[in-house]
This record gives sequence, structure tokens and C-alpha cells, in this order.
Amino acid sequence: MQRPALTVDRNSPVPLYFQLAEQLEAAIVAGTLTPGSRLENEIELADRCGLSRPTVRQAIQHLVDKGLLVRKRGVGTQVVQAQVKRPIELTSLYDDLVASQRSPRTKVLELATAPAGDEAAKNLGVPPGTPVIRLRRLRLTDSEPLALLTNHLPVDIVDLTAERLESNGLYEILRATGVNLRIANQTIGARAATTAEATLLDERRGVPLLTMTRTAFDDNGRAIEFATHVYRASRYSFTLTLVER
Amino acid sequence: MQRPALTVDRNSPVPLYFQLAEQLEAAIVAGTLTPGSRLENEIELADRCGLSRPTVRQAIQHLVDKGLLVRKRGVGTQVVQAQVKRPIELTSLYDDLVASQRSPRTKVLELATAPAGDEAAKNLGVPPGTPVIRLRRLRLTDSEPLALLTNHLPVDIVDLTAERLESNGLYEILRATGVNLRIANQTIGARAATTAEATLLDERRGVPLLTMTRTAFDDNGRAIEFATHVYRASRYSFTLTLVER
DNA sequence: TACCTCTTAATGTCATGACAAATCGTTGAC
DNA sequence: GTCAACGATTTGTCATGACATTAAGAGGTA
Repeated sequence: MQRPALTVDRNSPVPLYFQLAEQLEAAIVAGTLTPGSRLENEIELADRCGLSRPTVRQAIQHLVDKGLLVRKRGVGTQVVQAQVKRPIELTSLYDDLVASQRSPRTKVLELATAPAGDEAAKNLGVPPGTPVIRLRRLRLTDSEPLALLTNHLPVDIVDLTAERLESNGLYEILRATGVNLRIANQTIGARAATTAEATLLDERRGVPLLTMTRTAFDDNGRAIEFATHVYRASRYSFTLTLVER
Repeated sequence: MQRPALTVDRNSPVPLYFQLAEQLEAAIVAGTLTPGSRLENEIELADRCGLSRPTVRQAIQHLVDKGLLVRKRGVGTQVVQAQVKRPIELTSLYDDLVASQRSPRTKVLELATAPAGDEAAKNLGVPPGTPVIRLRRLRLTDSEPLALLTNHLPVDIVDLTAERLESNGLYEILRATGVNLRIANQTIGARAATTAEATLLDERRGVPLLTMTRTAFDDNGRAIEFATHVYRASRYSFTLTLVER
């Protein structure tokens, strides 16, 4: 049983349960709360922080969902042993690379409005032939090609410029525009590189590529983006953590 | 605004919030609640079911986490428009295939106890050379090879027999033994098939394969399984739904 | 020793009440 | 006609209190 220092600021606009969750998480990553150790029980925790039990439970539940804590009835709450990797989230590859300090660079190959093909139209929920923004980018890290990104977007979502796309991730731009991505369906597969892809990615024709198609929806349920990405399998893979509830 | 019939049984051992969540989910999949439609507000819902608001909120939150509903403050709760695919869960490929009615078959290629190699030992958290169960299986659907599954498990977890493994998924067997899988770290990538893999999978050397490695932990944080799977990319891909909270 | 039972401790579920914050439509002023 | 302010609606947050359920350990008994 370990007892990290915990304080909450009731004048802060940040919800109390979130403040508590943040402090617990910080204590875990800092090593103050060691893997396998038990937390105080909820009542004690609540008393010590001057919070009610539901608030404490909400904070703990937040970390359970994140995969950092495990609760067992009749036993208590423990810090998980396994190292939790960041799960796949609704972030762009660009954000991911920035987070892992791999200095991404983006080259815009195409940015145009064109009639939607059958697949893009179906995934965006518009009639085939509807004008949509078509975007093709090459993503590089450390001057090495990493992925070829093809995106289709409805025309009226956001104003995109090649300059902006070269210095920001697409999702970052969307968020800044006020678009709230909520749900995305993804499919991850693999296939051999075509000649064109191989040339762009500095690989040879036929090498295995990791593919990802994604359709993302905003909080109104409207399709915002249909993406088809191919990654050099030799330089990229998807990592995710599953938490059973 | 739609009002499906809702009743809860207070004598049932099933939690009330869960009963409500199940009924709402059933109404959604049955089409009684159509995508985009708004639910009644929480107070009304609570009154109509004879429940308190926190209980109703818990039910709704459950479905929000599942990606079936979207809540917006000041607006209300809506059924999501996008069709939600089942996310990757802590289930085995076998369960997945059964669920999609693809009549899986399993051929056990190897089931033996052997000293752990460096990689398996590291992932299972045991010293290299520790005896572990090594399991290699070929998974087929409709008599076509689909995947080559290699698993390593600590020896004292479960008693495995080839017969049992040919008629049940590994995770099913683990669950029946009382093992509670809680957290798993997965990596999904791609590479070219080796000659041996190609032979087993009825493919040609060098074709792209989808790879997945997974380390699964139980609720005590103990590593239960280290898996290295390769899938025929021509016949399999991973589908997942992301929900932003 | 082995097994059963009781006690204890912890999380799980549920109710009631209150106020805060965000959204949207309406109303009013200019 | 346009824009700003207001109010109604709805979800978000938090407190208090109660009882149920589960798990583990203590202790007694055969």
C-alpha cells in the first residue's frame, strides 16, 4: 500500500476527478506508485483528498479504462504490472511521429478537387461523382520515405493549403477548424507494393506494405475523411494496448 | 426523439444499468432507434424506467464507450450514424471466425515444453531457458490455410492437449480454466513470407504476410501468453473501431 | 492437518439532491 | 435586417448515504 501526495484545487476549472486521475497517473509513471502495489481504498482516498467517493471512483475508473489500474472487488485497486503502450487513438501519423520525436516531414503530392470515385463516395456517404478534396502526401522521417497517404474529404469541411499540410498533420488542422472527430472505422492489412508506390517509397516493387484504410466521423455522424494509407513495413508497425473491461 | 419500450427487473441479479444498456442496444440494432435520432433526456428516461439519473447515465456511458451513442452537453444523446464494427477485443482468432460463421479448423503442428528463447522469455517475464509451453498451430477456414499461430505460455497456467486445441480457441480454454485476461500489448506489421511459411500457408515465398505479436496479462499482471501470428494478407485483415472519449 | 464458517474489508450498485456549463432558439434592441 | 442578450434545455460534475457482493484471512472443529 502506497500513499502518494495528492491535492486538488477546487477553484480550478479542471474537474476534480480529472485532477485526481492526473496525479495518480503521474505517480505511476514517476514510479512513486510501483507496479503491483495496492492503492488505499476508495474511502480513505476520498477522505484524504477531501472528495466524495463517487468522484474518487470516477478518477480510478478513468485510469482503469486507460489500462493503468486494475480493480478487484473484495481486494482493492492495484497498479498494473504490464507496461502499457499508448493505444491507437484518433490521432494522425504526424502527431504520433512528433510525439516519438522522429522529426516528420511531409511532401504534398496532390491537392485538388475531383469527382469522387465509387469507393471514396461510398465511404464518405455522398453520391459518386460529387466533388471532393483529394489529397496525396508522402510522409518522411529523417529524410527516409515512410508512408504514402491518400485522403478524401468533403469540400466544405476545411480549407487546405499545401503549405499548411507540410507543417501540420491533417487531424491537427481539422481540430483547429473546430471539427470533432469521434468515431473511426479502420482496417489494417498488407499487400505488395506497386511499381509507382515502390518508386515513391524508395523500395522495390513487390515488397510487403502495411495498409490502413480509415473512415472518420465527427460528432454529428458525418463522414469527414476517407483515408487510404500504405506504410513501408520495414519501417513502421501499429502498436496498441487492449484493455478488457 | 424516439421512445422504445423499456422495463427493468429489480429482482434480477443483472445490474439495472446493464439491463437498460442492453435494451437500448437491442433497440438500436433492431432499428427501433434509428441512427441520428435523439434519445429522451436523462431525467425523463430515469422517470420512465423508475431509475435514478446516475443509473441511467451509467447505462448511456456504457453505450457511448461502445461507440453506439454520442452525447453532447446542451444538446442531448444521439444514436451514431456510422456503422460500428466490432473492435478488436481480447478474443482469439478462433472466436472471431466462429462469430462470423466461417467454420474454422485448427491443426496442431507442435505442442511441447521447451526452454524459452530470448524473445519469449523477455515477453513472458521469465529467465531465458525457463521451460515454457510452445504451441504452433495452423488455422484454416473452408479448408484454406489462413494463419500460422505460434504461442508461448508458462507451464503452470493450463493443461493443454492437442485434441482440445483442435476444437476450441486458446482463449476459450484459458477462460474456462479461470484465467482472466485483462491487458494485452499488440503490434501489427507486415513482412514477406519465408519458404517454410509459404509452404504451410499454400502461398509462394515472398508474398506479403500480416503479422501480429501479442503479450497478454491476467488481472494479477502476470504474463500469460506470448503470441506470434502470421496471416495470409490475401485472406485476412484487422478491423477496428476507434471511439474518441 | 484439513476443512468449514464467520468476520472483515474492499469494490459494486443504486438513490437523491444540487449546482455548473454548454448549446440552441427566441426575443429584443439597434 | 442583423446582432446581441437572455432563457430554456440538457448533459457534466459533485456530495451524501445506503446496501449488496465478493474475496481473503482468522479461527474453530473434526
